[in-house]
Amino acid sequence: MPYGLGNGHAVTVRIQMSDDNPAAVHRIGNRKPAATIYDVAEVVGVSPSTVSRALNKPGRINAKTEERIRHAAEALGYRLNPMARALLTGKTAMVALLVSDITNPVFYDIVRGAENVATEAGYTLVFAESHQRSDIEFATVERLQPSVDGVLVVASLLDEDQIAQLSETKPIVIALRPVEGIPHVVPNSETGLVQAVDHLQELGHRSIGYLSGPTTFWANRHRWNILFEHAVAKGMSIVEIPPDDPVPNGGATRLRRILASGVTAVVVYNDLMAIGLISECKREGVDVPGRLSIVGFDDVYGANLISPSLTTIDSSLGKVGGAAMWCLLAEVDGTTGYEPPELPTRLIVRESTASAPS
Amino acid sequence: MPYGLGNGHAVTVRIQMSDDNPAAVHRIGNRKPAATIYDVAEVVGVSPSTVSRALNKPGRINAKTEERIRHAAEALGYRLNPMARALLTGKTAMVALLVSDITNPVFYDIVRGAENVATEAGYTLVFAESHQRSDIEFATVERLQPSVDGVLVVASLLDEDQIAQLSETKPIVIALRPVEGIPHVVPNSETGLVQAVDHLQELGHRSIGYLSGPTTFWANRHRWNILFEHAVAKGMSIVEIPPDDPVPNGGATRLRRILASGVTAVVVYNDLMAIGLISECKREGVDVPGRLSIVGFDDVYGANLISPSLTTIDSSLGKVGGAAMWCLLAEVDGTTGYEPPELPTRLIVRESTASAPS
DNA sequence: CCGGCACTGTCAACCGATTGCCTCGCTGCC
DNA sequence: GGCAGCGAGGCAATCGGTTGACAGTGCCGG
Repeated sequence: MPYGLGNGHAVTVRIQMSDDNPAAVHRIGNRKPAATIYDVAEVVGVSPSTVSRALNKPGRINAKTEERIRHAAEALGYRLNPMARALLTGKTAMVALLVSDITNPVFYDIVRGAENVATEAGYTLVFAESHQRSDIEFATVERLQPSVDGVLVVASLLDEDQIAQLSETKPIVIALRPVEGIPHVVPNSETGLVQAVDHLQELGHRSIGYLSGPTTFWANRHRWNILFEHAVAKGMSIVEIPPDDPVPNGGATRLRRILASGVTAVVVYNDLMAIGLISECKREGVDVPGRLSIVGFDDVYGANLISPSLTTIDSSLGKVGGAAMWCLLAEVDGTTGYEPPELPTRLIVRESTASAPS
Repeated sequence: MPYGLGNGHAVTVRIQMSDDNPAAVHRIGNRKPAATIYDVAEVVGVSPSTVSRALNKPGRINAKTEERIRHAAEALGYRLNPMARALLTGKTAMVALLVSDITNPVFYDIVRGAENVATEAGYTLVFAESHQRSDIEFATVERLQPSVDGVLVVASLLDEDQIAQLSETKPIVIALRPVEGIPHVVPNSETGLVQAVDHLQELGHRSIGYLSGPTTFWANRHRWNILFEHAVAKGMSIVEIPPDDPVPNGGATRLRRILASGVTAVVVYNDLMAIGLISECKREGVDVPGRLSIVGFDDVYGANLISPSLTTIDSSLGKVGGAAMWCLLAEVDGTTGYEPPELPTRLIVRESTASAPS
């Protein structure tokens, strides 16, 4: 039906609004206002405070009265108004989750893990994206803070001072990056990277490369450092190939450099770049893993779909998200002593790694 | 650290609380309470209502006073408390987005499109998952409604009565499913499916299959109907292969039936199942597209990664999410006459389709 | 018979912002 | 000189729920 009928409805509404109840102005589009504890109180014949207590402090009110109140509330379809409660108590039962880039599959599992935990704990999740920009990230946290009890930021781009400043207002937890003095949840990259180096060495590789991610990312520097130290300790030669954007195309553009460097295997900052690199190899006729072995990082959705499927390091992102959310909720509740679990990473060997060419 | 230390802290807190400011009880963990308009008013020496007006009704207040108020607000780090405003105005500037399954990449683009629009319009996004269960979906919408101005449900599993009931409380918009009397945004599946049938016919296929999705899904029935009518009109034979779960494994388990049916090409309910089917074909040594051509639906992330890459139907999910959010915001604002754009689907030919075996 | 206590329920203040209505003072015009 | 008109700002009610203080009732033991 086109809008003729819609306008008809609008007229009807206006006629309804002409009654002498000024609250009717809120009732746009024939929607009825929600029932309040005052409505319930009136029906049952008690005071609003009694209704509040009956619903929230079991036992505080006579069992029979409580039962009558519950019935009436049910009948009226009463729902507590979280805003009203929040105004007085200062607790909104909402937490914010901020990721830098929704398009990055790395975050999917984290979001899922965090959402499950938040829901389980009775918290509502507010979701926002910072579009990889630290200024937007800061402004978004500031904007969201009054509405939520705490903020979980994944892979924050803020500097430590900014994080500390935000932390003065409401609890904040950082995932995927350690920050001094701020609760954070970070998987142990070392276990998986060590396995990767060992794996490559066993396959006969002597010279490996690291295709870098953005140099401003803590995770990138961290991975390089571990890789470097361990490769050197193992007597392998290692080079860092400077980064492009941490997306598939950013992997693809670096293929020529990688080949020119003479390495036989490359560990890539993340799976997205690794996937782009594999695609480019196929396009250019470079044999993977015959000519070049490739190891990714994160084991994102899609890593096992591509051909050859990607050998990568699983960083159990779902658990990271869940643990970070538990950590945040502990902060929010003032619970002391929540210790996030150790989250080791581990190598998942698939088809993109094989013996070094002789 | 166990609870001994925790109690020690509690004592400290209690000592702090012994000052004569009762508000100190709110200041848990040395976090300072947010500044209010009362604080600003006191600093400037005006009444709170003046502060409110200065900040929200430009021109209502003397320009110099307004300037002083803005300065003081800035200096105090004042942020408006959305709860307080919401309580009075009934507008929370938040909208809920409910998807049935975060793990399904179909929803990624939709979430992204919706998030961008919501942010652009100054709305905060509340995010929840219904875990593919209609009871959870209903309860979640009910739970969220008091906190938000409207709800966007993607691929709702509710029946029309339930949706209508929820719609009585707050605006609700459904994406990916048409519901009588409720605003909805659904791409036009027909354009893409017709192209797919034509494409397969041009390749010489005469007998095609449709690997079905869950029979309760509107989209599944809809796609079958279009496919059926068009294939018949084109003089092709077509069979429906009953569904398993709409996930990769649900595609894999149906390979034997598909082969047994004698079809040379199969259109699959969604990309996830198609991806599973391709994987299974590789595992079983079935040549794709030599023996069997496969067409997916949605063009999700990953469809172009798998080998052979998947011929599929792009349903521009990002635009669906964006349009649905605009639609919802129009409802929320009471703006009449928002007309969601026509969203045609279109075939994307990749490697998984080829000439029919002779 | 009375003090004390447990049990139920009410009162009223409060959270922070918004807004209709009012007041005060000044200007300008008849 | 008187009064309308206007600009600037204050007062107080309001949104819905929570909570400390308190009142009324009934019951108990001493």
